[in-house]
Amino acid sequence: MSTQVGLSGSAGPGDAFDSDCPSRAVLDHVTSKWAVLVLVALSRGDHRFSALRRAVGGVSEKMLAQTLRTLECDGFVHREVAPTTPPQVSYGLTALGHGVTGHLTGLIRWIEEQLPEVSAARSRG
Amino acid sequence: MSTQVGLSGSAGPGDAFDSDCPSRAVLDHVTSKWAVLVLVALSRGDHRFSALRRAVGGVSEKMLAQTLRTLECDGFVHREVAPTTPPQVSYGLTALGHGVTGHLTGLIRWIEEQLPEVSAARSRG
DNA sequence: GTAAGTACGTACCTCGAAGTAAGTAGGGGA
DNA sequence: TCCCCTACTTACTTCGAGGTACGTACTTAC
Repeated sequence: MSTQVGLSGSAGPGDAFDSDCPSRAVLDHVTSKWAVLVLVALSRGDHRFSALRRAVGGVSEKMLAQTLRTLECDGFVHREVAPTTPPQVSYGLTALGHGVTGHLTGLIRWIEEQLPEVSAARSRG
Repeated sequence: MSTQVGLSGSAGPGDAFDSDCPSRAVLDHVTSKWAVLVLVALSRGDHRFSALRRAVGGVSEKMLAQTLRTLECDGFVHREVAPTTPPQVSYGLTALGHGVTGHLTGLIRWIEEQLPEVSAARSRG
């Protein structure tokens, strides 16, 4: 008997430890190389495409567009187009987006603060 | 004049938005596909190699060993070998490991709970 | 006239992340 | 006797994430 009741399907919360659970895909999207930084950047306020690209150091236009599309599809980011010439597109977080990003900002801040400890551990190990 | 003072080098906390900052590497390690699940699994207590492999659904032996080595190198995981035959190796979190994992468990729990919302958004988008 | 910016889409290519499979060395069970 | 279990390592292979580069349609600036 397992101590865990595995309800597969749409009922109940997901189980990220189950390789078939759709939460795995969401986890992969959210923790992907650029998504973390994009989400945290957007938590500081709405950004235009180019502003976002400047904020997230090292991201290519292709990957930024791709990351934004994925996050928009998952409902974390909303896209707003102003009908000017040229069209000005601005990105921001949805309510769902603010939810995940809360955890991510905490994570990033922790890493930035504990970086000396990690570097020390790495040079030891 | 930029509004941001960029102190590169070892002084002060890192800046994950700078592509040259070493915190990027740590972020990539911690948010990698398997590291998230391994860390959260270990937060529930020490695990042997095979137990860990069973806990984290879908991970191969190679990737588990590789992930554990990276996390051990960064000082998040400690490895303990019991001098029995065959040697029993057990893995657990260090103090540093408990620090990051706090944020990760929050993230995973949030995703598992909000999965219906995300799925709904995805089918809409 | 030319260059640069805005907001992407698309094509091409590379390199490494990750999967598969097998080897290792000792011990215990069928 | 032979296979399985533990805890990995190594070799081979694949596939896709991600980089580079260019196109687009329009505007502003020099």
